[in-house]
Amino acid sequence: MSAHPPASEQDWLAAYDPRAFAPVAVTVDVVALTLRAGRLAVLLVQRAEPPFQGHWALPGGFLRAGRENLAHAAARELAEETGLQGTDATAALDRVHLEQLGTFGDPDRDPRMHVVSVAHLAFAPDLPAPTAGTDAAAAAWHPVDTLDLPATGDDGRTPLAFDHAAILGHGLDRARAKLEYRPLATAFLGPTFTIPELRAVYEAVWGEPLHPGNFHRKVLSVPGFVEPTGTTTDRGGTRGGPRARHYRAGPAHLLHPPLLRPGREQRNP
Amino acid sequence: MSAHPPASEQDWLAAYDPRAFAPVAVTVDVVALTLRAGRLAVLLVQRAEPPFQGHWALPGGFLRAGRENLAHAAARELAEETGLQGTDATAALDRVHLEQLGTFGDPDRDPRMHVVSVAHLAFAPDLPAPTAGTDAAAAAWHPVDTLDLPATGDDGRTPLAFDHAAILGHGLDRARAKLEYRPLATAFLGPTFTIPELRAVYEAVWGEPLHPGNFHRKVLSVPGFVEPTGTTTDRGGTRGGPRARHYRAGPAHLLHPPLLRPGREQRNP
DNA sequence: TATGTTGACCTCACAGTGAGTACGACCGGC
DNA sequence: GCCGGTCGTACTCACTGTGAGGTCAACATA
Repeated sequence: MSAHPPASEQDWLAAYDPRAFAPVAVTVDVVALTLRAGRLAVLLVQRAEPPFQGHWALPGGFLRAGRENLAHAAARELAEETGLQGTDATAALDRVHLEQLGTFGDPDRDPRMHVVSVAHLAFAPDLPAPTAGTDAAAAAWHPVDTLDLPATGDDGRTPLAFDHAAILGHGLDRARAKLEYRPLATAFLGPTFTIPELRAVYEAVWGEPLHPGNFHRKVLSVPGFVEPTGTTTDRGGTRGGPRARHYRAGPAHLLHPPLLRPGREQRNP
Repeated sequence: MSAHPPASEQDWLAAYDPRAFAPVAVTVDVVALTLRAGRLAVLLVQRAEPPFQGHWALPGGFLRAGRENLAHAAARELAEETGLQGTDATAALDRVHLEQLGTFGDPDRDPRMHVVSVAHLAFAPDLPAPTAGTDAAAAAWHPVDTLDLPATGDDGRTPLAFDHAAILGHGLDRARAKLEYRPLATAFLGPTFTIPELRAVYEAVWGEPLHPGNFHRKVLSVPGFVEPTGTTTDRGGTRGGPRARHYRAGPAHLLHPPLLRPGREQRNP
């Protein structure tokens, strides 16, 4: 068969079994975000093999053809590369929110061949430190503010492998936007939490302080966002203050009205 | 090589050239929306070959491995299956907004093999009637309100091929939501338009009438959405009324404040 | 006990909205 | 040429949600 059939032969291509001519691989990558010590962090693995040996990369791997769908592949890769595969770890992973982020398929994004990567976005509560998988030299949570995106690599640090810096940038944008109208911030917290803890999630993801009083009012005014448990914290904050009430996530899937980020009206690109 | 390597061998898989073991195909499908006679319509092609022979399907085809990225493949498929490949047609296609919608990769969504489809969404001005490609029996714009999604096929009509009904549903949801905060409605219109024409786009996509006065006020209050050309229509509407002013699309990429759909606050799933 | 911090709640001014009204240009029909 | 109806544009009004700030009492630390 011809290596470069002319443009008019797309019907010819479609009539044949693509496994005979289409050297395309499909991988799944995961932008897994969590809160570590009050800072937004992303899970990265250090590549043990070429290409990009020694570089940090998003966890991911090849889709198992014919045996799993994309969401399952993403969940499997996340479990494998965090080392969270025990019974209690499975319970922790059940609390993870996982959604598709986008698909990246430039022909030269992988030097080996044409690899189409379906990126996913995961919001996780504070997971234990990851253990490196067999094809990785290390795995760790990295605070995103020290990655200094999108200029990663310009100041001497090793840049992320492949186009993973761009994928991570998309994931952060999506996470910041999605917190406005979906109750996903609770996915970063335990089963119960306080309003100030919820506010800390928003401040960490958005990277700016929020007005405590207004945030409190808005969260409680959204129907189904949080519901009180009736209990409070055992003691006040480390620097004083009254005890905070406990809440749990409510049944809402959509925040109405949304919690909008401050100061996003004056810039129009 | 083993047809079913055990779960612990993912590193083994990653170390090998996937073209030797991964029977996965990547296709690109397009949900192309336009306005025909004031109604929202989607481009469908009738399949000439099995599987789903005779069924209507979204236009799409295989990604040309190593020679194009996903956006290029989507634009190529759209051009091919609309028969718009001439010079003036290229100009018409330049006005089309194209974006990635999502990727669908269930192992059994195609009976032949595991096919991962990267769906795209296109907003087009009133394009000419399409001509069927070589692998299609027919191609036509179908008003979406007669498709009766997602129950397509229940009332005797032939259902869409593969999981294309679900993909189309996602596309319509995305289009309706995106019109709120992106100036994409102008992509359905010509280079200049009137405010009532723009309102007709929103009413057709959202499927409900809008308050003319409030819509007018809101469109003009969004900086960079539209800018006046200084001219007006040659005459009033067919049933009377004054001449409407002409506008063209402004430089804004984001609508601030957004144009929100009415009546979306009382239902929380 | 003294002092500073903080969660919960409140007030006030203002921007944006839905609903309705007003006006006059314009159409078709008589 | 007149007339009734249509419709683009503009305005008013009441209401909602917001940002900014204040108040108070519970609480920690010294």
